[in-house]
Amino acid sequence: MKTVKILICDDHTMVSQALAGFLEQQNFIKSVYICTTAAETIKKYETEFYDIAILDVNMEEMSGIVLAGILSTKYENIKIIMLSMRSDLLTVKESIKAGANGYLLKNADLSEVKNAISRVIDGKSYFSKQISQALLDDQLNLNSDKEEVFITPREREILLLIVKEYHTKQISETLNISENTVETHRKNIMKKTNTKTSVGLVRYAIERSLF
Amino acid sequence: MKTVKILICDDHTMVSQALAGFLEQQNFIKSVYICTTAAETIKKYETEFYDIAILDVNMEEMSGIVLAGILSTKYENIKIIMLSMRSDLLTVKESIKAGANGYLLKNADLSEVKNAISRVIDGKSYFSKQISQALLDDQLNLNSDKEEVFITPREREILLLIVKEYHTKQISETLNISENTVETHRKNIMKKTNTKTSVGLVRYAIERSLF
DNA sequence: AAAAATCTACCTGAAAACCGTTACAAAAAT
DNA sequence: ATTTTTGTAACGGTTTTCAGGTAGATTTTT
Repeated sequence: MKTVKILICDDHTMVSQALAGFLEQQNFIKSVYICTTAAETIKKYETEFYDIAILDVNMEEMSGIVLAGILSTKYENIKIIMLSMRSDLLTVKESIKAGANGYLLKNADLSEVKNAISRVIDGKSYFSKQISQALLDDQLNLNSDKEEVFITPREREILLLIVKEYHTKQISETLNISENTVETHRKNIMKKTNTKTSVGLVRYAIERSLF
Repeated sequence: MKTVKILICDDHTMVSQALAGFLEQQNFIKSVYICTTAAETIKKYETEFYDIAILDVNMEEMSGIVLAGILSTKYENIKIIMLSMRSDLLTVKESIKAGANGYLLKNADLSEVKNAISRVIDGKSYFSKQISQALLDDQLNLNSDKEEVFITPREREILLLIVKEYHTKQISETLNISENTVETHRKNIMKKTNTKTSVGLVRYAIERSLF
């Protein structure tokens, strides 16, 4: 009963090829097609329909979430499973809004892909354990008072100069403000980002690709 | 002629499992063992030797490059292939310094893994096309002033703790050495890496995927 | 066995970062 | 129009880092 047709879109060819190899061994899967870009995926769907699209969230040219939005509005019967390295809730929520039926973490077990496919084919949804737990906590408002941290524009300027190895004095000269002001900003940023040293600030900035 | 034993270390279980599935189909590969952390890998090697270690560069708890350094100094006959999403030269060079015999990009074709394994088993090296080209360009470039910097094992330990926001005192306690010694190491690292602040050290480490 | 590299440790002094707090003007949001 | 946020600035004091040495013990390499 090889009935299901699957398309995988991930710019990490190596990963999608290996994944395809695994899926092709499953007896309920008819075929697996591999794309490396969103554009390629969109084009492919215009000539051929695939029951399930497995989309990587983090792709170079276009986010998998945007792609999911495009596909889900265009093809009613499509089922979409997102694939991601990170488990931040915001991304998950956006994926759901974009029409995703499932969300898998790359650090989950390979068998989850199989399970997810079975589930979404049956019209259900599938989320990696970590994700479903987080979604639940969020709905029950157990989501610890994690107020969103917003760095102000000026603070960001100063943060970027700190990351550039500028000292307080150099920053004050660059921005034509007092050294005291720079220190105040630094302290405020540290409070907001919950860091205690400049090293922490650098990590914060880099992890969020603020520079 | 199933002779080669392979170990894969990647915190993306899904990827390593799929990759393992592919490799197990190859007739020259005897077995494939999967690890999800650097610690697990180090422990496994203490009880069993694997001819080839395929290591992901960007892992949560410890950089694959640091792991490569540990393994290559401990096991003379080991061959190491790095796996990475990014192709920046600094990271590649750092991998080579750490003892890697190959460097594969995740957006390369799956067959490259097979080729890379054959090559490193024969005592040769293998780099994805994009990488080898960049390395070549770099070598032809008149980058005479850029002598390669070699951080010692101890210095690397200290560097990683600095990046973890540890203060001198905490580092000295962690490693059971004097604060003075830690400062000496820090100064030496700064001289070698041509940086003037801890922030610079963090950038140095991050740019080379050392953490 | 000798030479080189690495790891260890100490010293002094200067510079920079960190901590807690207050305060006011300008700009934005309600 | 008024409350809130943002940007500015200051004070005093503590801790940590940075700079430039010297130097002996232990590994590793040659």
